[in-house]
Amino acid sequence: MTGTDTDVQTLVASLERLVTMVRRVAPAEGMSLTAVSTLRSLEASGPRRLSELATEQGVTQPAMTQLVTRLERDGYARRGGSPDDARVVLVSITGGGRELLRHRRDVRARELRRLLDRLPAHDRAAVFAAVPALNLLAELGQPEDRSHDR
Amino acid sequence: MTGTDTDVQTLVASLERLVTMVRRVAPAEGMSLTAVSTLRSLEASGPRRLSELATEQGVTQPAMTQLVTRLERDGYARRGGSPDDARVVLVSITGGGRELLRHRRDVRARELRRLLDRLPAHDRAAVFAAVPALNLLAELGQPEDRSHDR
DNA sequence: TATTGTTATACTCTATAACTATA
DNA sequence: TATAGTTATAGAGTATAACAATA
Repeated sequence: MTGTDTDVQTLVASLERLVTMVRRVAPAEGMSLTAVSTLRSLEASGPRRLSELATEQGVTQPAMTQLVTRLERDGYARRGGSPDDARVVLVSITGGGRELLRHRRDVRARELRRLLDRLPAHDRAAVFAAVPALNLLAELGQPEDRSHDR
Repeated sequence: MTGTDTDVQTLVASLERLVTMVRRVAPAEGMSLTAVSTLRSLEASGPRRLSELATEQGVTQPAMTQLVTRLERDGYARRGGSPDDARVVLVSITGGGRELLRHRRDVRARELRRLLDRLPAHDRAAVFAAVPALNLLAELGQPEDRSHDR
């Protein structure tokens, strides 16, 4: 089964509604998707260059400058210099930032569990069984390896 | 299998990454998630009250007033009055709005197919097989029936 | 009085263009 | 000259508070 055009269209429709669901379950609480995604990236990979974060998140350098300024002001991240190159800014997550992510995940898990509990056991099992496929899908979003483009 | 806490946490993590993936695959192109979601709602359900749209999208009435103003200005929606109640504004999608949604779906389907084609056939099949479970999950996002709360 | 929607105002978030400092 | 980042400016998108019109 390679997936017909109709399959892909159905998948697109499902994903659209799924994103809407996640938005409802996980209220923004004053943080943009980009802000949270940037923190998650910093948590997972350690200090990063500001320009690197901008590229990764698909925003411009000025947008990332301002986002980091807000994250710093709110105590979720901090700027540091690079010993190698005085032009570079290395951004790191703070304890407060880690705490924020932990709290968000707790809230999401609690809300999601509440919703899942309303499903018949059979359907709930089907959802959990689909997690590996969800991860495959999510992997697709990783930036492609373009090392040989250059 | 009812789903352990770990299962739920894994699902939350998967969904977070999935949302990031969808954001990458489907660039905003100058429209907010709320704007597109509102148009989709209008396409699916016909003319709606402005206040109803605000509640559904989880934004305030002033925010929806301004969003509808922008949608109207760009030719994607129009305002109409209600014959029953002169206070009410009924918002409808236009041909241009429908065309916009159609185009977005085409682009998404094309991009997604391109990404899916990079997966081994077995994994691709697993993704398509998970669609019913995705739909179950998405259903969870529907506002709960609170008719007997009042 | 309550409901529906708008206006006023302020802040976040984003982009493009112009700039500074370092390589 | 090129690169890393910031500043300046403008518009989208959001909220709260105050308002107007209708029920």
